[in-house]
Parts: sequence; C-alpha cells; structure tokens
Amino acid sequence: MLSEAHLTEGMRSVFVELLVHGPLSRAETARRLDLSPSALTKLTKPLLGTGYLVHQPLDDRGAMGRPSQPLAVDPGRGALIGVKLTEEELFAVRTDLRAEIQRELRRPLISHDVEDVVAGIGDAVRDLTGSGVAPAAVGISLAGTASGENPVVPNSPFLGWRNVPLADLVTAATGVPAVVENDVRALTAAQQWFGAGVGHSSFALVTVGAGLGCGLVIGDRLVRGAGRGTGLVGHMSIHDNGPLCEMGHRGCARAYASSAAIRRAVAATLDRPDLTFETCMALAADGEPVARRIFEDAGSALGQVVATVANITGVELVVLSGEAVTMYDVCAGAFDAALAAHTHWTSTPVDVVIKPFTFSEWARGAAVIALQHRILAR
Amino acid sequence: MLSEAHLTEGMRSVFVELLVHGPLSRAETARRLDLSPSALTKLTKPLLGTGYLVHQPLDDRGAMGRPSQPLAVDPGRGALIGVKLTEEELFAVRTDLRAEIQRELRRPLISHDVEDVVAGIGDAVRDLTGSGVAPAAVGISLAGTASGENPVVPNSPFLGWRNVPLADLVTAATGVPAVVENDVRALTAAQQWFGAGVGHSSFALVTVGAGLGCGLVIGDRLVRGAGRGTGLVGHMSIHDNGPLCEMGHRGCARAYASSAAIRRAVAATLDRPDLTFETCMALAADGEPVARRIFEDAGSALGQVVATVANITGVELVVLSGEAVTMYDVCAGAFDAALAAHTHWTSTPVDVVIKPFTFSEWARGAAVIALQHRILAR
DNA sequence: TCCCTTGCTTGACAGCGTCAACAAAGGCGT
DNA sequence: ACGCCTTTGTTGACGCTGTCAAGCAAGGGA
Repeated sequence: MLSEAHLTEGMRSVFVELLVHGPLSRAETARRLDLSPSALTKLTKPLLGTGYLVHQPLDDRGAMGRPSQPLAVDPGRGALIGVKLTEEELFAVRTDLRAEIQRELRRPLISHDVEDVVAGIGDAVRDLTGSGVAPAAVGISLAGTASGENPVVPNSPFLGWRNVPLADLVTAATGVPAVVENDVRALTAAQQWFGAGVGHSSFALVTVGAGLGCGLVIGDRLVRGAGRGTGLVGHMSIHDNGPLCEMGHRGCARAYASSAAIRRAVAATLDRPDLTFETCMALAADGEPVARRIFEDAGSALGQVVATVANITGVELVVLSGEAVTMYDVCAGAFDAALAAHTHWTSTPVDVVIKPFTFSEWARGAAVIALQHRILAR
Repeated sequence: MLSEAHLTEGMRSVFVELLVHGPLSRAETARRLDLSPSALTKLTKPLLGTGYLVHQPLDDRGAMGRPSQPLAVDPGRGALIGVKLTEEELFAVRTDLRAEIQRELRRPLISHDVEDVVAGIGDAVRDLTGSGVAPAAVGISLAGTASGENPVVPNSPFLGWRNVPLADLVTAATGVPAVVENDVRALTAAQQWFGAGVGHSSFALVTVGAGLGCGLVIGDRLVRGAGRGTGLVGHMSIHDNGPLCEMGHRGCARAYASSAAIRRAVAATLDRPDLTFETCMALAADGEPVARRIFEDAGSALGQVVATVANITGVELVVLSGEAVTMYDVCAGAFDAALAAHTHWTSTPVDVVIKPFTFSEWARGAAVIALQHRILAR
C-alpha cells in the first residue's frame, strides 16, 4: 500500500491532511496547505485513481457559490499492524488507515529469546492478516529507548535485550516493513493524528499506569530526542519525605502516582495485602479516608508533573491517559490544585484532557507509528 | 540587505549553512544539504555576485583530487542591531552578519511610556548606524511573553505594557524591519547559530541571573510555544522546606539559585546587608562556611533544574549561562551531584557546557533574532 | 432571467533541481 | 615527464512541481 503509487511531497501532504482532518473539499485543503486550487486538482487525481482518496457526497451547505466536493481517505484501502510487547505478553491489532482496530489478539511470550519473539510477532502478523489484504507495515512498541528512526532496539531492560535489530528481523520474517518505537511515543503519535492532539501543533501526553510516561509533540513533530530518552518524568522529585520507589528515590512521582505504588500504599496501610488497584480506587471513591489520602497525594504528584512539563515545553494541551487514568475521578481536586499551584504564574492555564484508555491503545499506537513511517519516511 | 537579492529556498539554506558552519567547499555544502554539486554552483553564483558570499583561499589539504574552493559569508556585507530592554535601561549593539559586536551603547530609559521607549530605540539605532550601512533589521529582546512570530508584546510586567505593537512602532520610527522576542529565547538563538549549540539539533540553554530561564532548540527549531511561555523553570519546586521566593513559593529554584536570593541569604545569615553577589561568591571561594553552603544549595537546585529539563526534553546538551554563571566555580560539586542524582536512570548523562556571559550578550541575542527573522521569514 | 459567488479544471509557463558530460587541478606511480 | 586517478566545479538538457490566467460548473439571490 502506498508503495506502488510513488508519493511525491505534495501528494503526501494532501494525503496526510485528508487522513487526519477528515473529509475536506479541494478548495479548503488548498487553503490549509497554502497551495493553489489547481495544484490540488493535479495532486488528487492520481490518489483518486489508485483509490486511496474517494469522493464524499456533495456538501450542500446552503452557502453561496458552487457546492464543494469533499474528499476523504478510504480507510479500508490499506491495513496496518501494531504490536505491543510486554514482559509476559504480546498484544497485536490490525487496523485500517485511520487506525481503527479491526481485529486484535493477545498471546503469552514463549521466552525472551530474540528468535522466539520475532517468531511470535510473525505468527501474529500472519494470523491477523488471514486471507485479507497484506498490511502496509508493522509497528512494534515497547518500553525502553527504541526510536522509530532506528531499526535497532538499543536497550530493553524488561526483555534483557541490547542492540537487537528487531525491525529488520521482523521485516525479514514477515516480508512487511517494520518499525520499532518507544511505547509512550507511539501512543503520542496516535493522539497526534487521531486523538486529542488533532489541531494542536504542540501538546504533551502523560500516561499513568505501572509507571509514568510523557510524550511530546512540538511544532507538529513528535519529539524523539537523540539517544537520550524523552519524557522521563517517572522519577521527578515531588517531596523530600515521601515514599520510596524501587530505585530508592524518596518522594519521586512514581512512588506517589504509579498504580503499583498506590496499591502497595493502600494495601500496606490498611493491612490488606490482597487489594487490587481497582478495589483501592473503589475504597477511595467510597470515602475510605486512608485510600482517599493516598489517591489525593497521587493526584497532587501528577498535577505537579503535568505543570512542570507544561512550564518547560510551553505546550497548550496535556492529554492524560494510561491504564490508571481512571484515578483522576477520585483525585481531581488534588490534581487541579497541584496543577494550578505549580503552573508558572506568568502563564495561562494549560488545557488538560482525560483520555479513557484500554490496553489495546498501546498496540494501536504502534500501528500509527507504522502508518507514519510508511507515509512520511522518505 | 538580503532584500534586493530575492532569496529562494535553496539559496537560503546554502547561505545559512555557510553562515553557521563557517567556510565550506561547494562539494561539502552539497553533501550536508543533500543537494547535487551542480545545484550548488547555481545557487552560489548569485550570492557571490551580490557579495554576500566570498571565496576563501584554496584549501590545499594534501588530499587527493582537485583542491576545494571554500566559500564563506562576508560578515561585513550587512549589519544588524540588537536591543535589550530592562526596567531602567536600554542596551543596544550593532553587529555584523555573524553577530560579532561592532559597537554598543547603554542608556537609561526616560520613562516606560511606549512613545519614549520607541524614541529611545530609534535614537539608538540612528546613533549605532552613524554614516555606516543601514542595518538589515532590528531585534528587540525583553523579559516577558514576546515571540518573534508576533509583532505585539502581549504582556511585559516590568514595563507595565499590554498588547503593545512594539515591532511595528519601531519599524515605523526607524524604517528598518523590527522583531521582538523573549530575551532568553534570543540568547538561545545566538547559541544555536553562533555558540555552543552549533552542530546540535537539540539543546537547552539555562540562564542564571536575576532569575532562572530556559530556552529550547528541538529538531533544529527554536521552541516558541503557542501563547503560553516556554522554559519557565524559575519556580520549579526543589524542596518542601526551603527559602521563600517573592511569589511566596517555598523552596522553589529561584529562591535558591537566583543571584538576588543568594545575596540575600548570605547577607542575612552573616548579618552584613551591604554584601554584593560578587563578594558573597568571593567569600564562598575563600571557604567561608555559610556562604559555601548557600552556594552549594544553589548549585544543587540548578543541577536539579538542568536534569529535569534534560529528562523531559531529551536534549543532548545543556548550555549554562547568564549573569551569575560564574557561581558554577564555587558549587560545581553540588551541581554535578544533583545533576547526576536527578538524571533519569535509564538515560545517558547530558553534556553541560558553561558559557561565560557579559551583559551585551542579551543585546547580541536580539541581533541574532533580527538576523534569523530577516533570513528565514518567508 | 441575469449576475454573482464559489469550486474545480485545463493548458501555458516558470523555477528549481537532477543527470550526464566535461573541464580543472592536484597527487601518485612508472 | 607522462599518463592515470581522484576529487572539485561547471554547463546544458531535461523533468518535475508548482503558479497563473482563463474558463467552465453549479448553485443562490435580485
């Protein structure tokens, strides 16, 4: 997909604009991209020919002049596969061109051996493809220092990998171009093109879950950093005398706001080691004072993290997501207070959007990375 | 300057490459910009014709093949003016095209009335120009929310301004295109093109002085944010039980590391209200224990700020500058320790460069903003 | 009915880059 | 000294990608 049709720079920009900003008339697209109307006619013609673009019903918007003819990307014209690797499992989704999930699967990892993981990914790609159209690309996301610009995974602590050329191995095993990317960055890319980031040239994504993460889009570009990781907010120090995290930091963000830390704290204080994160949250929602305080501390820590990110980067929007975002419901007050208190006084308040999260979002993010790679890589 | 010669996109990139990366042969420039050698011949011809580029002596580098013919920007072919506004004074410099300062002046502001300030800037421009060649642009930098993309200063607390179209007023008064920009960002731009940032696609500049500031370059672009300011690290919280800043924040970075806070702390503790920042530093250098501890606390705070910026943005380099950078000499240990302690454990250490600073650097930064605006504005 | 507004298309043309061929200018080996 | 090799720089033919100007298409409103 998108391979046979030699995409020029201009066609690329038109395709992306229509993919991300939905059906638009030629005239409107021309205005947005600062092109002449005639350029649009010429650029869209081959894309309509190959079927990547389709006409929409005439937009009879009661305005003056000739009705416009909206164009849209045909999302079914191609498919992507996204894979998220965790320590124990592999999650994979097959999506259309707008990253809507069509099928998904979830399997344990047999081992952490590179060959086994590559074989597992190959099987998943095959099973998700079935007799359907071959996917245009495979995106693989994992925690760690991977970057879509580099086929090699430099370092993955949870898999015990160093300098594994995972993208090339998967490409060889499946015959489909593959990319690897850090998982939070992949999620950020999904928000950028198909989520809350649409229409914002700069925003941050902050995730709460087993750890804290942060992805950045600045000036319409996903920030990847150069070797050093980006968005490493997990161990940001919050208080001098707080709980310890696994690395021995006292009062760092992760020790307050990760789901594991919250669960541990509630379970230990109430002396009920069997509590899950969800039951802890239910307790807090019911007004149990210990749970309530612990969640409020977590909310405060999260608010400070968000404010610090916004102060430094100047983003206009922060998207809050991750497995444990639901905690916002029981600590909104503390979060908002900390956010306001730590937002720089000369600055306007930053917009915060809470984004519900299911685990397949991780794999969907990987699919978006595959899509961006396929379209934007020169 | 650069106005008569209609600069095309390609010529612009060649000009900037040669301006920033010094004399380069056509072949080398072509390789760096990913252009063909023939393109370079064609792009440089008009620039050599107008005198903006000049040939350098043949580079007889004992290698094989025809000796290369280095090209360089003639820095004297144009001039820029940079103005830094403070609450009481106006500093202005005249520079060449490589932002080397040729003349400078320093005058009190008569008042904070917009007309008086504009007239003062106009006089400075006239006096710095003299009978020489007219400057290509005027850059004006000040603390506050100004941005080079906007001729209007939205808000300047120290001048009591709101929505003052300063750039347009100065353009009208002088007949020279003018730009306004936040002062830290201007300094960052100067480092990007002519300082420690050369060769780095991403870096941060952290300033220490009356306050703390931070400028960012990510992906070769100066980060300007969208309405909300960037690099607002001054009130980042460091300790729960620290000194108070003027805004009433307990233990924020500014309360530890601004030159005023350090001076106040040393003077109060030693009960010597007449001490200047410089004498405080001399005391610390001599081993006076109170001064020493206060400077070490400042160094720790600064290290934590730098680490936090590096963790979030992933920059490979942090440039440390500002009126009070010299403090590094007496708190290097504490700074380095805090930097290491707060750098995320999965990350490689960030490079830190200490950049000596004189007050005219502020105005020089403004000149670079003028230069960038003149060259890059479409 | 005519005109006005807006959207879309077409063909002529201009700008900017590559490609291929070649000239220039030195080092190196025989 | 001579040719050969390597690298740099130049030139002209060509192709691609956009704009411009002109015109057609398709409605609404007086």
